[in-house]
Amino acid sequence: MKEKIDILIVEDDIDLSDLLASYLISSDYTVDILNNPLKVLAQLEEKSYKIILLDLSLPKMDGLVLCELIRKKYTIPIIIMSARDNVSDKVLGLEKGADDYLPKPFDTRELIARIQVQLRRANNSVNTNETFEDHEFKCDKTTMKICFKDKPLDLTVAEFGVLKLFLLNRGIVFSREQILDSVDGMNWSSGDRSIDVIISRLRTKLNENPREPKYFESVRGIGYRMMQNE
Amino acid sequence: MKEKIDILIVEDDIDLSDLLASYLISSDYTVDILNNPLKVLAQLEEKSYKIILLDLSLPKMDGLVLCELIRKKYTIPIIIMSARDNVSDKVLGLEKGADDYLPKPFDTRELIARIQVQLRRANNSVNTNETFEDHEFKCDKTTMKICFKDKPLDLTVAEFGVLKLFLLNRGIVFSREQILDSVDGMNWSSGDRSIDVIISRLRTKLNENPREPKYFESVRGIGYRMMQNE
DNA sequence: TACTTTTGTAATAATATTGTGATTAACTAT
DNA sequence: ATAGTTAATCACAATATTATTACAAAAGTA
Repeated sequence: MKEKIDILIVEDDIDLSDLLASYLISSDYTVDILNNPLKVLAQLEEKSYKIILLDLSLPKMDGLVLCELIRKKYTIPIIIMSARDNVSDKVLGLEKGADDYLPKPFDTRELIARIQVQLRRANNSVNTNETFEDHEFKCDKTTMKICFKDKPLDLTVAEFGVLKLFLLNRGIVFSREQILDSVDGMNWSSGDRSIDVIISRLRTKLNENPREPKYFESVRGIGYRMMQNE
Repeated sequence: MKEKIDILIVEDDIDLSDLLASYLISSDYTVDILNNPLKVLAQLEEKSYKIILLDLSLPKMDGLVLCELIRKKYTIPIIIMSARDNVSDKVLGLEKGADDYLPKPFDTRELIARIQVQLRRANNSVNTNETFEDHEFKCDKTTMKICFKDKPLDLTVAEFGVLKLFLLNRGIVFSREQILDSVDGMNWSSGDRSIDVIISRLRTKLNENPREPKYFESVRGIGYRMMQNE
């Protein structure tokens, strides 16, 4: 079973986005459509897309600004689709982090081809982005390693996933169910107690005494939170 | 002193290529120009460029064929510049391995911007350099040989490709799919397990015991990583 | 074509990780 | 203080993944 490829369309013109979406779906992609720039940023936190198709004329925020904001946080390929077809717009768009700039109107076959170029490239690219660092922890997704006090931790996938989740969301309480759902390498149907075990194993590796936790705080009846020590 | 970026222009029209070259040189690139497709392939063996600007109308060989040949052997970014401006040509070009397709005539500012996009991406990309050397390994692409502890290893193409990929990208975790995609000499459609077999064979040739790996570390559920021993 | 080499597949043996259940410790509320 | 509830830990079982082997298929050569 081949996994479908998720595309996010950011487009104000509903007719156009619907048309586009149905075309992409028939080419075996899965598609979400948004027209609100602020929602785009929220949505990118929620779900990970393989590529973004970005129209420049949006309500509330200029498409270029959005493009720049996305690029600051993510390496996801962005293709700008815009009616603005002069050189300086193109140059600007590409400089703001877009990977391609396709003037409207375009032939959908060309769009598909350009999408495929981006996917081909992305497949061979090292995602330097999802890396995280603070005083004690250094987490790099490409190497799948987390360093703790400058020493690499020897973690299993499940442990890596849980620690990463907490590092990237310090202070937030996660229920055991949420953890199970959002961590790769954990069986979604496992019992709640398995989380406790993972946490316990992580605590051992971090030399943490659960009675005076520095990192993982258990939230009785709910789950765990990673403490924010500065 | 910042190193200049080498660009190869493949273009039949001397006036145009000269104009382009002078513009690029003034933007601080270094440029070589060729118009003979066969010489291009030879030249790529000689010198490593950061990007190729490829015109499609060439003597002796169709530009698309050349594009395909280059792509089979190299991952270098290719931008097609062509007077053929219909959708099917574009699609074909992109499918044959080009990374961008810029219809003539174009504004040089746009070309520069698109070149920069390609360079930006190439920077985040899997390292595919030709030669590599450290204490234990010495890799030379032209002879397709890798020496290990000063003795040449006897490797097959697939083994060579995998070992080279890992040597040039130490510490980075590659999924089996990524390996399959980015190694020449491996069938893209092979099953995941074929990677395991290659790794196993490499380990034998490096006298590695998988239980205490010095080189290839398996990352459970994902793929492999080559360890960074100093 | 026939021969050689390489690559991929499938089976199974070896191994590591993860989950479970029991037990003990800690906490909460009455 | 005590009963009841929840968390922590341990050891082991269940599960999933990797390693290896032998063989078949494919590719390359003479």
